[in-house]
Amino acid sequence: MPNVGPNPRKSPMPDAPLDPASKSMDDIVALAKRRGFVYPASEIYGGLRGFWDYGPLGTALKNNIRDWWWRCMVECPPIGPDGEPVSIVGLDSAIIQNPKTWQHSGHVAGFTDPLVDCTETQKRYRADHVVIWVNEASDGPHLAFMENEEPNPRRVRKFYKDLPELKPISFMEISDEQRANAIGPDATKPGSLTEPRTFNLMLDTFPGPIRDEENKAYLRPETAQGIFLNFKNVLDTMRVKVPFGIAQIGKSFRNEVTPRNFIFRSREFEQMEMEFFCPPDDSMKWYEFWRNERFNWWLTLGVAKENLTLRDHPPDELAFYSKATVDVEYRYPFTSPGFGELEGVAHRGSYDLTAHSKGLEHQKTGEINKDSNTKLDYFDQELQVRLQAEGKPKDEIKERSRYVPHVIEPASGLTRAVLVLLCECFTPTPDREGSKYVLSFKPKFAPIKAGIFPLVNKDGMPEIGQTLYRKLREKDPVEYDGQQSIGKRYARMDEIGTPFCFTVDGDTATDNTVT
RNA sequence: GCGGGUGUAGCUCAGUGGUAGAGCGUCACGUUGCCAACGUGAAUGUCGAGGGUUCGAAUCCCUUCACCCGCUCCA
Repeated sequence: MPNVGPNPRKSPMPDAPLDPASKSMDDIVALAKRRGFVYPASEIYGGLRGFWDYGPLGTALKNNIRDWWWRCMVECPPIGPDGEPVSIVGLDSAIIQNPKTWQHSGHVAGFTDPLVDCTETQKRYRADHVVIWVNEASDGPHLAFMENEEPNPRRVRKFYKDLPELKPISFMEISDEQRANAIGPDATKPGSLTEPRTFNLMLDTFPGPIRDEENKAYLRPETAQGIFLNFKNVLDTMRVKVPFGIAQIGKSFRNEVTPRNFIFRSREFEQMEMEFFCPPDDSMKWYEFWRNERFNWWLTLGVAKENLTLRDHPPDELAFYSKATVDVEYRYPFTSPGFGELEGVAHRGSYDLTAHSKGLEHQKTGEINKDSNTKLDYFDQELQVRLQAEGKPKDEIKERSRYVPHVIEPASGLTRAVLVLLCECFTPTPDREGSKYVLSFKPKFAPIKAGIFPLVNKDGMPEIGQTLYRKLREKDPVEYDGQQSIGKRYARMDEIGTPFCFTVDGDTATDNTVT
């Protein structure tokens, strides 16, 4: 193999990381498309909102990030806070599961809201929170108020001379005629309220030949539930002991109201999620551990520290079952100087395993789960032995040794990670000769690891270059390019984030060096 | 879903009722001595889509789709 000689190339990279606000999202989207990273899905038919296709280089970038996450989580997880290697196993569950999964997880109830729009004020209300006070003595108008709100006499007098007898009816139950004469809570004219529309954040589908409600199933809105459903299977087959984790990477689907900001919020996206099961007493220790661990993981992608932040959820923002949640956030060009979500690390308590457990009370609805045949809990033999050694009473040992593990969930978006690297590595170089934009991936994540060029296509340079290329391609994705000028080839590689270029020059044949 | 804006070649755009254009990029051949060189040539368009007005529509009208900004929602 030739030696690498002195590099006359000027580094395109600035000394300090650029403020993301100085990068144009339009430029990034254009580069992503022009160079084969991300295309609009079904573009030749006009595209489809919220869906994107990953091109050859985008797929490579995505796979490289995915593989690194899998390596750091499943194949070679970190050393835990107790000094022991953390144990995490992998899983790949189905996208479509028994729909009861989503009833008990809370997604069917929590993700379905009937909404009503007011065409006069452009406001939107939860339809089941709007009450129409119907004047039964006449055809209207009927005034709408929010529930928990008494009809305000001053507002009523604007429409009636006297204060008439009014009867409250939920907006969900009024007739079309009454709705046509209803005045929205903040409106002045009747007829501005639309029909209530139910909006479910889950996309549905119908496995089997019959399309009816009974056969309705959902595309998973998160990969996490597939992990909870297989908790017992993994426990019974993999010789794992609490604490341990189950990790999964895969597609999820959400019928977002407004897909926005390139691939930041799309309706089909890819998640990298890990559910870490631990004894309830140790849960905060593990939460703190993963909180720091996950933040540091993003630094290993080459993201500048100043563009990342940890945002702890204030109590009023926490899900009711969560003891603590923190978001890893990135300073996207479209959020800068603020930050936008990248990964959530949530302490989910025993919520999910309890929700799917036979005969256990659902922490939200209080209903007993009669659909599940399995109790998702854990018998901690080590704890039993320890309590015995401490001489605890038998009843206490029995009670404490069997428990529903608590869960720490680091959940990040793989497709968001792609976006973060595209944004972070995108560097405008307007004053530079050559490429006007540069992508600066760490070699590990670069789709193409090296370019091999003959300086010119004569004097045996192409032949030496081809030999080198054939050697390198056995191990890594590399490209040979002898077209056009050398500057153009460098520029093309700068734009797709190729970290290394080897140029065979006039000296290679004699002194075995390349540039 | 609502309000505002934008859709013409891979990209950036010109084209206001009369033959579909430019620059860059891509490809081929020639040339080449280290940062998007040069020469010659070539390919590339449902003018976002559908309908209407008109002798004639990229251009005017209606509808629709996608994208961008704001609201709402969210990994």
